[in-house]
Amino acid sequence: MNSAVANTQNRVLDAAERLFAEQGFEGASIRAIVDAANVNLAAVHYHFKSKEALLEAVLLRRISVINEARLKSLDAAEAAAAPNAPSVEAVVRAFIIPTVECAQRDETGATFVQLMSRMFTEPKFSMTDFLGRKSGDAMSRFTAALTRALPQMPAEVVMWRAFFAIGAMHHLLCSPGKIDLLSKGLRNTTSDADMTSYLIEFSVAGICATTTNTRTAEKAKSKMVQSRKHK
Amino acid sequence: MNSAVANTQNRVLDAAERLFAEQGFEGASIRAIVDAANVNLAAVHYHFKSKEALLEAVLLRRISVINEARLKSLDAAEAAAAPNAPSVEAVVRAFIIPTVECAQRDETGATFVQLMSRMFTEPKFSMTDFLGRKSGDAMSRFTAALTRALPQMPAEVVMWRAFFAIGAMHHLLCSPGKIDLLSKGLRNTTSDADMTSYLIEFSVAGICATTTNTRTAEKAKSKMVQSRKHK
DNA sequence: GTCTATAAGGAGATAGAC
DNA sequence: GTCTATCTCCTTATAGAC
Repeated sequence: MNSAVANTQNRVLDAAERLFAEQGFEGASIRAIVDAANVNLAAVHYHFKSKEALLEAVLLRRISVINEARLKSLDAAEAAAAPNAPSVEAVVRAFIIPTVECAQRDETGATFVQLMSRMFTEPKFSMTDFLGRKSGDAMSRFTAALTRALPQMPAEVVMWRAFFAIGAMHHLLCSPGKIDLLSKGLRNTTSDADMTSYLIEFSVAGICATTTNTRTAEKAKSKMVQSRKHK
Repeated sequence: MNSAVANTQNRVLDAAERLFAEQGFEGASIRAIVDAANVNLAAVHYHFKSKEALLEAVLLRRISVINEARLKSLDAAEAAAAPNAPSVEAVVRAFIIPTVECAQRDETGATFVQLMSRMFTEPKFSMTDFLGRKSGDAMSRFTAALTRALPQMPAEVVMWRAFFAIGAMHHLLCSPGKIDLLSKGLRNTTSDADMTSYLIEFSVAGICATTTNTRTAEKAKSKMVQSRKHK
């Protein structure tokens, strides 16, 4: 087999992953990437066609691994809870832990997750579209599981809360040292395991919050009335 | 007075605000900004010295307004609750609402908040450093208020939860349409007022979560023991 | 598959006329 | 304060030799 090809491609992917994460899509030039990868400038266009296609290749290489781990964990939670629905915490853990573990496993993993978080806000690239194309099915599994775990909660509220939890996760994983805004050095004194616990605690409590808001409560009430009618 | 000067400066600031938000710092060129502002290329360097200084000027123009509103609201909450500490919800509302209101007031406000959220993950610019320099005092007021509202909670846990809440807020405000990842069109069917309620509900519940985690509970316990010793 | 060479254009910054 | 002109450097992308 032509291992030289795979080597060149992987060296480019590794370098692009790091530089896109560190400097952003616009900030990292193809020239910087080929320098870091020790390959020729033209190799990128030969193997990946364009800079944006290279970015998608970088993302695709690892995102499928994370989604597989998420779904495997969700499958296990659903099997363990059967015939009932798994708890919100079980669903949240199944979603969050594979990402956080990837970020905490080694520097490469941290870099990749940082890149993912960054790309959510990156100009000229729609991470939403990308994930919809590549992870749409996994996302549907999780929103369905959350909705089942919270039968009295309006689906709209469930979606927004899941959305907020994802925001909290990406805020944590996107930029090391950002917590220093609140308290200098806090990140350095909190272990990875504690950070993960804090994130899960926060997310589960936020998702399960009792609806004190009038609008939310009204929607929950009308949903209960509807579900009673259907019985 | 030389209103022509102010006009040029403000036209540049307006155009830069929009283009930085839409295309990012790297993605928006000075040339595109001067075209949109209908001013000369050299005007930017004359008035703002460099591209990065222009970005800081754009951020500074509005961030002080938001922080003033935040602190005014926090002052009012503290006065109303005196001599007790204001509730977590009051503190969270004082922090979140001025930002969300800015984002929902008009398109300019939305653009600016989008820019702020974006800059948290922007390469080659440390929003953390910037806010530390420009909003450090306001941040300290809020972390102190939260710590007072949650006397049994370890300060470390309070900080992390506040951090997560900020992440949820920025995830919401940074990129219109991102929610569509979870449910197509959800953003379009949820009113701004409902989104704000959902965000505050989620954040307050997350911050106030009972500590089920072993480590967190241990830290809370040792803090309670310490506070008893001090009495 | 990999390389050199080059096309074709855009970037930030500045000097100096007006 | 505003303009033109320009310096210097970098960008993505591709054609064609090897």
